[in-house]
Amino acid sequence: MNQSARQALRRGEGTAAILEAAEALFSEQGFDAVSLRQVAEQAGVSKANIIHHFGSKEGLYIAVLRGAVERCDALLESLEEGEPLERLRSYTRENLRQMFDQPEAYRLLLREVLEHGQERGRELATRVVGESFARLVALVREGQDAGALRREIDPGLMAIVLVACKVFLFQAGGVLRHLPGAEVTQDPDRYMEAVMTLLLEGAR
Amino acid sequence: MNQSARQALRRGEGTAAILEAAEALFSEQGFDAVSLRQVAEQAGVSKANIIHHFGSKEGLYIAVLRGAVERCDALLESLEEGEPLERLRSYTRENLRQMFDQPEAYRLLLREVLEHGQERGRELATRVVGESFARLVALVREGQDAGALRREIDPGLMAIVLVACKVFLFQAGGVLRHLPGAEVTQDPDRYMEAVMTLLLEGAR
DNA sequence: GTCTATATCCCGATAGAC
DNA sequence: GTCTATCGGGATATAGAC
Repeated sequence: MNQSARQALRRGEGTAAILEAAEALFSEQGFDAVSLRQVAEQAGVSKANIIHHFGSKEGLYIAVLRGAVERCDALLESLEEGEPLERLRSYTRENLRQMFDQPEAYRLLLREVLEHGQERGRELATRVVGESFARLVALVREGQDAGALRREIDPGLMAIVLVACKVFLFQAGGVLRHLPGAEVTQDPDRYMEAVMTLLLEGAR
Repeated sequence: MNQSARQALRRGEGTAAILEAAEALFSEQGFDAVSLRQVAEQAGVSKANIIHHFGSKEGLYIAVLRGAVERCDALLESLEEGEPLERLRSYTRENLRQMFDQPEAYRLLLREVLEHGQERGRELATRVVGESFARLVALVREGQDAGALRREIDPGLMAIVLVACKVFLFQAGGVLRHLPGAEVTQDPDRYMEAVMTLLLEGAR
């Protein structure tokens, strides 16, 4: 049982302790690899208690997923003022920081995309990632309207490349940092800054 | 039991049928979620037979992983002649096609990076992905030497962004195709072409 | 809301015949 | 090289007391 689970238990919030333990375990190992016994142990409750609160293992997973989505959405609310290009920069930078601040929640969402992206692609697109993606595309469009970005570029593609670079560092950073020539990846801020510069200025 | 597993069995190649079934299952569901019973069923052999050939479930997984790495490496050998920029373009395009041609093998490798990228990062970097990454960086350097790419850009970063965009489409394509504004992602060739153009010309 | 005890099932691995 | 039968353990889920 970890510290904050212990605190939650002391306050009588059994479900909170369970949710926290489950999020950590599911995000690290995936749904199938985690047993209720593990969750119960880490949360400091019994297996039966989990079933009592969430009905089944899948019910617990859905509750955990819902929580992670809400938390990630809430984090993305705040958007600084300023020039479009600078807002795009800060939004992307902040977003990457949030991923590293809340790795469990983001890993869980990414796992969901990887695992069920084919069958539940439409559902995930509309309910989970659609809003924040639309916001990013709108930011790029604002940059075009303000004359800071070329009209010819596809705002959707620009947004995708930005997200791809963020996600890739988050997922593969542990491997990238050991590749000769990939030293930029060792500092997320510097990495994202370099990506933005490359995208804006171009390689040619 | 699928068709090619049936064919392999008919030829007396039990191990081949097992490896093929195991690669499909491991790449779809991950190591822990797959049972020997599933593998045995899909390969048309008994559980005991698998243990007899590979010693344990982990032994089977390692054999599958080794096969996937070898196959992916072999596919990347051939490199067309021509101008550096065109070679970079065709290399990236071909690589993406290969991912979609052999999704099981690539999904398996990506899973390995995501799951064990933290602990085994150095090992994966040197033994699995190091060589092909170095080749990509070298291609970018050649472009710089030929004067087709600016000296200021970091070849490693350029390579990472290219890989990130490839991997992201491969992983999240099922979700991306349903996002308004992300229509480019519906054709891998067109997508990769658009990414290259954006990277070369820049957005500003 | 939390527990213990238990039912039922499936897991990986072994033993040994053919 | 392949099989059947089985062991020991851990999985999810249920029943019912406190």
